[in-house]
Amino acid sequence: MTKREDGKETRRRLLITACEVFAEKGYRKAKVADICIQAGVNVASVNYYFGSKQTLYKEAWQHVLENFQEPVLADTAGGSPQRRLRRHIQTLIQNFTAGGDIGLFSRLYLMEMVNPSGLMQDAWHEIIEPRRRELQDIIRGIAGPDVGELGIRFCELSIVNQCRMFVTIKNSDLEYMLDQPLKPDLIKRLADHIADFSLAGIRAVGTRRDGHPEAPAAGCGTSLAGDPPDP
Amino acid sequence: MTKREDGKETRRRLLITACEVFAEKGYRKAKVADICIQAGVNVASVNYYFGSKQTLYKEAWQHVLENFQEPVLADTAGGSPQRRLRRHIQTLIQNFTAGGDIGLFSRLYLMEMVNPSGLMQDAWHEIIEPRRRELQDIIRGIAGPDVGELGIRFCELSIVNQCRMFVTIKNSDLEYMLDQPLKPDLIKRLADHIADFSLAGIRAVGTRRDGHPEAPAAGCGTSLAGDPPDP
DNA sequence: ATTAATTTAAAACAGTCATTTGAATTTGAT
DNA sequence: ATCAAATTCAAATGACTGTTTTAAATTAAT
Repeated sequence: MTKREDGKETRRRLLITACEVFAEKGYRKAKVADICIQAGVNVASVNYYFGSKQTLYKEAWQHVLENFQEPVLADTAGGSPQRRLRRHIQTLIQNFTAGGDIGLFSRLYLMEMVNPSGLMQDAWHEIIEPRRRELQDIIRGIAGPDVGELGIRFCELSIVNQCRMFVTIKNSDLEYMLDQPLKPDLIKRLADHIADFSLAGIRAVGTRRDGHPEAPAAGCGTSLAGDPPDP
Repeated sequence: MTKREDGKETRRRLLITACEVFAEKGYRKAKVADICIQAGVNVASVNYYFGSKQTLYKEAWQHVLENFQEPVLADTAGGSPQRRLRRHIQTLIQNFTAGGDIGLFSRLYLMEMVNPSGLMQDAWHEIIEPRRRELQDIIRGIAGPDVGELGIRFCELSIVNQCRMFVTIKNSDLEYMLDQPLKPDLIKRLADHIADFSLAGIRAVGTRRDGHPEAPAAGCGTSLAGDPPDP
């Protein structure tokens, strides 16, 4: 009979705020209370409108995917592979280190990467694959045709993990290791270094004949990664 | 008057087991109950003998430092910088990936690195500094005299963060990215790759004139690192 | 004014763990 | 054998941290 519409507005505010808070803190650390307070609504609203924190998170992702997926792969398309590599690395690092101006999607993506909620596994691959492919193409362009698929992936790992230091190392530790404050200028120089370092690395992989003189035995793989996904 | 000695044995078992469990799970995830069960003693024993979980952890570290600090820097001393670099990387990765046979110290060290308890800050620097210096020396040997201190540290970061992928990326994700199971052989090849890649990277840094043609603006630094230390 | 949709504050609930307690047991000395 | 101190034990106690319910109060549309 009676159809009030004012609830929609609350729901909307909640969803939007959830995007922001989840993007800022990640699924695990974002508290329902945080979101509600920041949205200016009652704690009970989450369950009233979404049933649970989990579904709120999923809906937040969906909302961001539909409305905010800015072109992060962006303008990396033109120019020589070398230039593209440099730009790609810069973009990566920028996403990893940028302050408040970074897009919702990038941060949500990043937080999910750092410690996964385990709720996005379906969509996850579709999201990262285009990015991976682009970097792989760039690497292939530099390494040349003689490098096998595995070599490309090795290089991909080398590069991505250099960039990920901004995510996996605490800022204070990074400053300790570099013995100076992590100002934007320093980040820029580090990005440049990574580009140079990686360019040379890729080229070396491209020119190498296979087979190495020394290769002692290695241990067996054991998982040591971070926190388990939420239940 | 009465001096029972059987308590000493319990305390000893507790301490030893604590070393193992802390080494396996890290401070946060290791539960007092875990340790006690594994040691075959009552839960109350921890507080009876050590007062708290915190002091047990500190004593465990101390015990390991005194008795188990195997020479992890090991035999990296001899040979050309190139060979030393390769061996250093192999050792690092071996420590990061090895299974049950890895030393207590290495794993404890590793766990503290991955998510710090915040209880070891004093001893921490003294522990890692020798390792850092060794790698830096190797890098300097390869890069040559023209590379400044910052360049050396950049290279250090590049290398360490490539090796740290085994710690910062879940094993399953690594396998997904490489599209094959993470067998010891694959780890060995990846270690070789990292050595080659890095060697070329360092050399490139050594030969480069400073100044880069393209360098767009970068974002400002923002902490995105993992869990905060325990209270 | 009625009714269903919202909002609210407070409580309940669910987990996880470290730590305490107080009684029971063992030990070693007398 | 006996006594007291040292040790063990199972169970309880808290102390958190957060999500989800609840039931009553409020509001908007008819």
